[in-house]
Amino acid sequence: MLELAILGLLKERAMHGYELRKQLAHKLGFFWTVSYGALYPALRKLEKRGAVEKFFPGEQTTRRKQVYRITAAGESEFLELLTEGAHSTWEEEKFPLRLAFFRYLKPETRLRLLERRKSYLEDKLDEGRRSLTQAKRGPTDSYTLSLVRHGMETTEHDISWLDTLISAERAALGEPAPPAAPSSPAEPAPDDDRAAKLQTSSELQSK
Amino acid sequence: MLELAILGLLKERAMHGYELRKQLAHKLGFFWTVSYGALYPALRKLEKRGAVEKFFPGEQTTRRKQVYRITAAGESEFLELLTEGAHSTWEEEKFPLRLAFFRYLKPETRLRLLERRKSYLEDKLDEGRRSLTQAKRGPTDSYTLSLVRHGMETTEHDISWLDTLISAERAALGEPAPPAAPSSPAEPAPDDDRAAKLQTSSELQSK
DNA sequence: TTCGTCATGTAATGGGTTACATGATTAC
DNA sequence: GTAATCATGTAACCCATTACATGACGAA
Repeated sequence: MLELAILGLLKERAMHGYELRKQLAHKLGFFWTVSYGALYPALRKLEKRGAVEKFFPGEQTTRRKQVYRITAAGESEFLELLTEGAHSTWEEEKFPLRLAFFRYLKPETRLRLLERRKSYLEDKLDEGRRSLTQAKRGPTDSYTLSLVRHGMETTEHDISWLDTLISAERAALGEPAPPAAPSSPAEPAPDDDRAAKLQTSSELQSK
Repeated sequence: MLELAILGLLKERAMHGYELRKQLAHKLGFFWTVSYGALYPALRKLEKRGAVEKFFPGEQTTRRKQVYRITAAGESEFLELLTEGAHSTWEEEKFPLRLAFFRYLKPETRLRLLERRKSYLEDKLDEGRRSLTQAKRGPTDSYTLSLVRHGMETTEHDISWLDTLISAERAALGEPAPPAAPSSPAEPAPDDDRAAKLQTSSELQSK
């Protein structure tokens, strides 16, 4: 998580730790911020591993401004962190961070990740449905119920957002592939923006 | 977080670890699940602290079914975990878990927590606005932009959900206090059965 | 010269997960 | 008698936070 963020930011330009944190704070601060207590150790761990290196090895008598830049090894590690990764808790938690670096990926890879994410969210929705139907037996707590319902609404909103991202990627690939209209694949209609499925409960499901 | 969940579940009835996890999984599994590697150590930590105790100290030659129940000290610790707690990351992260135990709180306390949460989310929205206005300078990454926008929509949705919860609590307190309609505040409606806490005893709160 | 912010770092702690090990019970 | 699931536990690790310490630098 942290390492992905560091590598991604250093990919744009070399920076020192303090600056990294500020960049992170006002680019992705809405989702996430790191403390220095995690940042500096992570930087040196990456350095020892050869993923980043000091930019100015010149002598700072005091320890000011350790500027780091990403190495070739770091670049490939970055791509791994961005695309691989078992599912587990963190891997799905860090999806927003991944998306923030999507511009570094090929459209096909983006599509794959978006659909993996969507299927994860659909599983989560199923979990919610089970929770609700099973709540009908037994004494029902209204707060828990409201909680689950709201969580499911949020998840549905997430899914429809993913759908717009997915169809945007499909369009960029030249394949509109709308689910209900197997018309001629050529000719993307000129006035057809917002073309794809927008809101909740899309019918089709791969898997 | 885990301790709050354990105490809250044991408040309903005595259980052993395995059962605790299953309860958690299908009541709040939509949000959260624990691994046994965290659960069992937490249980014994709570036992050493005196917050829970074995229900059947009878001799199990093997180690089967360590049934625990909550103690008086555990009850008061539960209320602390539920209501106190600095803001920080976890404290705001565990809001759903708190809400799941709202029925154990007085309406005034619920209101206080809901409004604390709302103000936190509003701060987060501000953070998002800053992020957006400041993204207008500099090269704008469309993915990051979409990310922040969607995050803000979600947060707004959360806030309006909180608003319904808040006004439900206000109604239960006899104070409708709508911001635009200062109608007569008296008269708690006699057929108002929902929005009242359901079952599960003990509403009192010390401290 | 003092205060704010830049800048780097460490130690202790928190709050979990993964993987593994062990064995008892139940269902077939 | 064997497989699934019940049931408890440990060891190693992961990824971060909080609190603290240190000191340089610029501006008022």
